[in-house]
Amino acid sequence: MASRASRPLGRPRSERARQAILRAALELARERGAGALTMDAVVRRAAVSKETVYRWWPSKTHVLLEALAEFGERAIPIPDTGSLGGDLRAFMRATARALDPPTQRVLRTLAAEAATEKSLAAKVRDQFLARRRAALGTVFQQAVSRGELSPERAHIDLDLVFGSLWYRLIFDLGPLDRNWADAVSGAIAAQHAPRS
Amino acid sequence: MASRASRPLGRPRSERARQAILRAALELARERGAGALTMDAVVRRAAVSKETVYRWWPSKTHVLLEALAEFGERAIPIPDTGSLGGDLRAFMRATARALDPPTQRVLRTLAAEAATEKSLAAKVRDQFLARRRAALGTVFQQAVSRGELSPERAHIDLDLVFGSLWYRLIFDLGPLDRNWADAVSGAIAAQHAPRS
Amino acid sequence: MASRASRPLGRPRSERARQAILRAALELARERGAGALTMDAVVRRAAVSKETVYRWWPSKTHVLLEALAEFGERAIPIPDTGSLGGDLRAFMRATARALDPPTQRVLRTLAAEAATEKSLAAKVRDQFLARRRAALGTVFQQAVSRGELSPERAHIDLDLVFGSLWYRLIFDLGPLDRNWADAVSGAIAAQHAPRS
Amino acid sequence: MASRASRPLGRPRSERARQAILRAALELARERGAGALTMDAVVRRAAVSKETVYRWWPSKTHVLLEALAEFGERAIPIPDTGSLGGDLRAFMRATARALDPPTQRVLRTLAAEAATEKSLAAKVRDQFLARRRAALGTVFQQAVSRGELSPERAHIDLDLVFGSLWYRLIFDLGPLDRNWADAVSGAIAAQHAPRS
DNA sequence: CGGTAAGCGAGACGGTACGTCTTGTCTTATT
DNA sequence: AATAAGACAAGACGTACCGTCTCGCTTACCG
Repeated sequence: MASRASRPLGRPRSERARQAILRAALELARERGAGALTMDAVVRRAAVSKETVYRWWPSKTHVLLEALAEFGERAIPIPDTGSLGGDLRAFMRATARALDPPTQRVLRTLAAEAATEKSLAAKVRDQFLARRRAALGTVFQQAVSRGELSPERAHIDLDLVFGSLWYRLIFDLGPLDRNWADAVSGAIAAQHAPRS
Repeated sequence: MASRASRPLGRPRSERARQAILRAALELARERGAGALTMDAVVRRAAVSKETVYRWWPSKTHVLLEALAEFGERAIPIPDTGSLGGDLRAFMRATARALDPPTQRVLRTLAAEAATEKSLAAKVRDQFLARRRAALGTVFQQAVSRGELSPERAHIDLDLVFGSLWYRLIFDLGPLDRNWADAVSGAIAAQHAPRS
Repeated sequence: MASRASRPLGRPRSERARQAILRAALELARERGAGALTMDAVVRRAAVSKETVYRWWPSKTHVLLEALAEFGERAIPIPDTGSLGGDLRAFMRATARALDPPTQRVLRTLAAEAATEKSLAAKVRDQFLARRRAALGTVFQQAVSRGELSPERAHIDLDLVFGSLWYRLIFDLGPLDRNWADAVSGAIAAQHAPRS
Repeated sequence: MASRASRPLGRPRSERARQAILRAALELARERGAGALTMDAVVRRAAVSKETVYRWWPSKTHVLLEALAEFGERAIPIPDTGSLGGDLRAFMRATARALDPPTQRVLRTLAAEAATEKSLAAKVRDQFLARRRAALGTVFQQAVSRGELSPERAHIDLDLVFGSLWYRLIFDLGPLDRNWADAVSGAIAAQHAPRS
């Protein structure tokens, strides 16, 4: 009989190389932004061969996405203050706090990739945006349960909230700070304010 | 008497070359998107020397922006239906109609450039986004005049509306069609619906 | 035990590319002369990437010199007729025979490079001229052994002989044919003719 | 009747521009050598328009040759010491004295041009080399008159003498100093030494 | 004195080569 | 089988010169 759990033949994949690559990609994106995230730079910093990168990831976008899943996931806690307005403001303030300049550079890098090619857009959407949307979706779901919000509105509101974030980020339209967080949550919550 | 209009010395700039370059850049962006808009490709298609392009524009982004100002200006008419909801829906539907696939490719190209470098973001913001924001701003201004909308809300609503557009566009989150137009305008207008 | 011969790491240099580059450079110089020997032309004809050329040779002069060492080495046989006059005439006639138009174009190309930059002059001197000087030097050495020639004269005579060759070649002063070969060898040998 | 000397119509050629161009070309060749003598550089330094240069000279070689005729002509005096050996040594020493580094750079520039294109070689030959050859030719002629030298030898000796000069110069084979001058004149004179 | 004609500066233009950079593939020996 | 090392083809980058061109202005003469 064969080996117990069908362990693959040959040299096993190097965990050290994998981590070095992910770390290098994330660092480069954080430190210097979209223009500096090149495969050559990743390979250089990770002290790894190009072949190894291309064997496991088809493009730098894939590397960066996995790096974010590995290291970057500072999950935003889902608040429960009892009202949509309160939950939303708490969520947005937490989001704004997370958006320090290195993080902004990473997000801009992702956006540049996504804008360049639809297939990369799909990857970013499914492997990165989805998580953020799910978190905010939960907040909206709580509001639906409380009867504050109709289900059909929740979906478009996701676009409005995250859209304003990316729009300001990509085109450098203004700070993504506490004021911005409050303004956006105020505007969204106003749609659903109880009529007197 | 002074000289008439101080015509600059030397051979005058070739209008033919200028147009060929702008047209080539816009065509390439429309046909094949961000990845195919290279200086070499522009030069090839415009049958122009590289020197001539770099003499007048520092980067392809600048070329594309001028091309849009030259050819792409399909101004969206500013509607006046008497209510914010009506105006907004009309504006968004017209916007959706304008967003055919070639136009979407151009916008994604702009977004890719803007996301890569802040200085390009500034250019895109000031020379392209500004006009669109001004148009929608006028719609909101009319609503302010009618007492339907507070001035401070108008500004954040601009971000929400355009943000949702670019967000869906860049990350390929769904069609930018009439349904989308109605959903967004409905959501925004709901914030300002008269309380009973 | 140590490694066998310390074979360098990585993909080995492509012999095919190397030969194609050298061949292309030599052909271009032979066919069309100094003006046509450009890196772009070499790259085009060799169907090779620019990177590959610049990885191994810092300039076209270096390429051409290696090409000559690889393919162009039609060594001129060192004659031994028993007298300086006879040896010299034989050597010069063989040299004249070798100087067909393509070869002349190659030599003019080398001269153009050498005249442009001292560092290139040094390369040409050490990697190309040296061999020719050594050959004629041997002829003179034989004469010294026979007592026909003083050692100190041999050195300056090298300059006189090759100088007249390059001088005529570069400035297109006349054919480098059998007559020329006989005239030069006659003049040089006359210096050393036994006094009656 | 027509005008007296058939003065051409239109604005007369600017002597100031002509001199500025010639001076700029010569200076650049003297200061920085072959690589730096570009039409653009000449035009820049002469504060003159390209058109003006190309109107009067078809190439930089032509400019440089005329510049040498205008400014550079330090004629080497033709000595008459009573013997070929003496005359030749005097001539060569004067030549060596004239070959300071800037002058060497100019000559290398001429050689680079001549080696690149036969038509330029012809120009250099007829408009520059000819004068030098004529001067040395006169020295040899004197020797022929004195019966020291056969006429048919004079021609090939010209090549040997000047050839050694250019050969050493182009390929940077050694100094062109008094020692060299004496060695060459000694070797040439030895051919014609009276047999005992 | 006004007209005619060439020279001139300024500088834009199409073209081509330069040398560098990045991408994604490949070919080795080693582990 | 995975790795490191690194060569390779492809092709874009931005710069530099080349030689040509198109202007408006200047400087002569000529009638």
